[in-house]
Amino acid sequence: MQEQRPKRKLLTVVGPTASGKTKLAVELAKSFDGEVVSADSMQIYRKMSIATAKPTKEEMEGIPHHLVDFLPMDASFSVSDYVTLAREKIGEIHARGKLPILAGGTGLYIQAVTEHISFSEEERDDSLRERLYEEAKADGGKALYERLRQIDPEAAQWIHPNNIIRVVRAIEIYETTGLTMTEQKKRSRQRESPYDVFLLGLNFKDRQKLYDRINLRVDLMVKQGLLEEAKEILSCENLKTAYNAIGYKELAPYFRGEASLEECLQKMKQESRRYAKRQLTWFRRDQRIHWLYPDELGNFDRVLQEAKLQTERFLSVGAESANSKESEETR
RNA sequence: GCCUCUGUAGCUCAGUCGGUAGAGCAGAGGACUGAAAAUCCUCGUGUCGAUGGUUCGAUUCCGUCCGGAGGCA
Repeated sequence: MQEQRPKRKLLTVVGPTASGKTKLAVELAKSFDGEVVSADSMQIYRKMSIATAKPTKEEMEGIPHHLVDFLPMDASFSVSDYVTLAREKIGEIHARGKLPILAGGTGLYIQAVTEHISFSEEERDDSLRERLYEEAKADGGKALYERLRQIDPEAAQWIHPNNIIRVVRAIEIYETTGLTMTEQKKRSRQRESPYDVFLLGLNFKDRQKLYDRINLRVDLMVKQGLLEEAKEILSCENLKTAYNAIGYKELAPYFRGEASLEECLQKMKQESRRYAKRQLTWFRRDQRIHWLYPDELGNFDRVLQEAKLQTERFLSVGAESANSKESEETR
């Protein structure tokens, strides 16, 4: 029989790009003696700072930020790597007696940590992937999809045949672990979360307000030296995950002399808007999120005030008695 | 002033030999468990510039007016 421990509190701040997560997380950390654990798939990379809107030293206001700015650009990285590191950091913060604040816009990362999803030991198999993609080239992935239907009909039901990345991954899971993706997903949720999670979400009632902020921020990035940064990043040869970041590939045509700067910046803004929209569809389905709307509340101070109120409430419940079954920080 | 072209979805435009219309882009909604800032799916009614006429019926033909572009003076 395991010793019963109360679940540890984990505050989480989510929202689309440019909604103000960074600022809110820092303010909450200041008020509640917290440290920030970033949940952003691009801010993890060194040197990619301006385009990813990585918080600056000044913006951090002395609050420790984890999982930001620590990976070389040519490193590959994945959710499973992220979860391992994030749990480690959260555990350390708890050990210090502080409040971990998970903040970021990468929905998958947030989900994996807050819902405590465990990933199997098996790493991905790049050569297998390559082979499968090669196969897919012949007929647009039809044969692969057919194969997936044979081995995991349930997964085939929700994975669209055109979504080759997913089809390949599902087959890869089966080939490397002998388990279907469906079975794997089931197993990934067997461990109960050690965290007592509270999620705050930032969004705007008026979508245009968010888009205006995004557009404005891109212009600001240019003033901060986006072009120089992009030139450097683009000159790096084997970018992997990092190449997906918005802000570099969009500027490539400009550096090649194939498009005007204005055109490229328009493109970058548009990609950022679409990204924000995708983030929103991801987060909107998460019923746990308590949404705050800056444009409804009027100004950031009101948002902060409301966020603090809700956080206080969250921190006080169960503080005296919590009876959760089991609790493990990491692993 | 005259002549020519033009006015159709937020934008760029196609089209209807007269039976009230469709693409691209923008935008919206959705999916999501090892690349996730990625990847993928779905969604197009708009006084067809205004107004008269011809017609069973006009966005389509004709007249007039208004807006835009160009040409000639």
